[in-house]
Amino acid sequence: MANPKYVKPTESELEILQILWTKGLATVREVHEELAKSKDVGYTTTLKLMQIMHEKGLVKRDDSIRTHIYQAAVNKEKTQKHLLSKMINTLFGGSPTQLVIQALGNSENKATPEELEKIQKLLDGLKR
Amino acid sequence: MANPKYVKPTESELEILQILWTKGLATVREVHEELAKSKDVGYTTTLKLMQIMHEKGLVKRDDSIRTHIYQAAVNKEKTQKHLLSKMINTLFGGSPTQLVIQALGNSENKATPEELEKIQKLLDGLKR
DNA sequence: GTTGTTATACGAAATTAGTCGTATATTCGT
DNA sequence: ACGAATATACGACTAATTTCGTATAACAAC
Repeated sequence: MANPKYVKPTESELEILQILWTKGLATVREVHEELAKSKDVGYTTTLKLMQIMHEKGLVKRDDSIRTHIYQAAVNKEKTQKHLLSKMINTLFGGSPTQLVIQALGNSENKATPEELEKIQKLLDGLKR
Repeated sequence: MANPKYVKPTESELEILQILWTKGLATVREVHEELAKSKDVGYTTTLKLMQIMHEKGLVKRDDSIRTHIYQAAVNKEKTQKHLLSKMINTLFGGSPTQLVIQALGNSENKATPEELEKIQKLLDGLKR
């Protein structure tokens, strides 16, 4: 492809990407074990998913050896930004502020004081 | 249902919910006109979608008159919180702060100075 | 080298989302 | 009262996603 257009990962694909972003390199088995902790799913399902992701260009792999070794082919921050942007538009009327307010007011995932400090610094920078 | 479990709206359903949250009450035609501004879609498609949403309990309607009148049956803030929570977990490793940083650093949807002010106040409140 | 284990490949079923055509009912203007 | 416009109902098609069974190849160990 001359123009490598953006591919939107599905829910399941995101779960796998998360694991790969953390591990860096991983075999299908490793990803599957990790996935199986939170989800009841068969090994071949994970395999198939990762094969499809490879076709889509979401992951790279070294298949020169029998047990293929995978890694993410898409950038974590870029992917986050893309999906966030979409959510801001479709769920928060285009206002990132509204989203931020909801996120910080989230009682389940609390932000630590250190993190709040970090955000404040970021805000100071943005105000100029 | 005795236990009204949470239904996750699809992409298209969210677009419709957004319109209903803004308008309060609306007919299928009104929603469709609004939808058609940003999307090329047939009237019956919108209708069908809204009928399905009714089955799922995402919207309520007054069908005592010929031209049914719809309204959202799910709370906007709760829905936002749900999806945000999910995103924080599946995409930001459970850290709302990471999400906030990405959201504020978003170049497409810029926050206005007034909004930044608002967030700072919120942060001050949270620090205690 | 035979047998058990662990890989990948691949086909295909099951599900869900989104699309719209067509049928039919109601209303409105003349 | 009749034709045009507008409403809902509903079936059906397509595409994408997720699932897994089965085949087959490679490897390990005895």
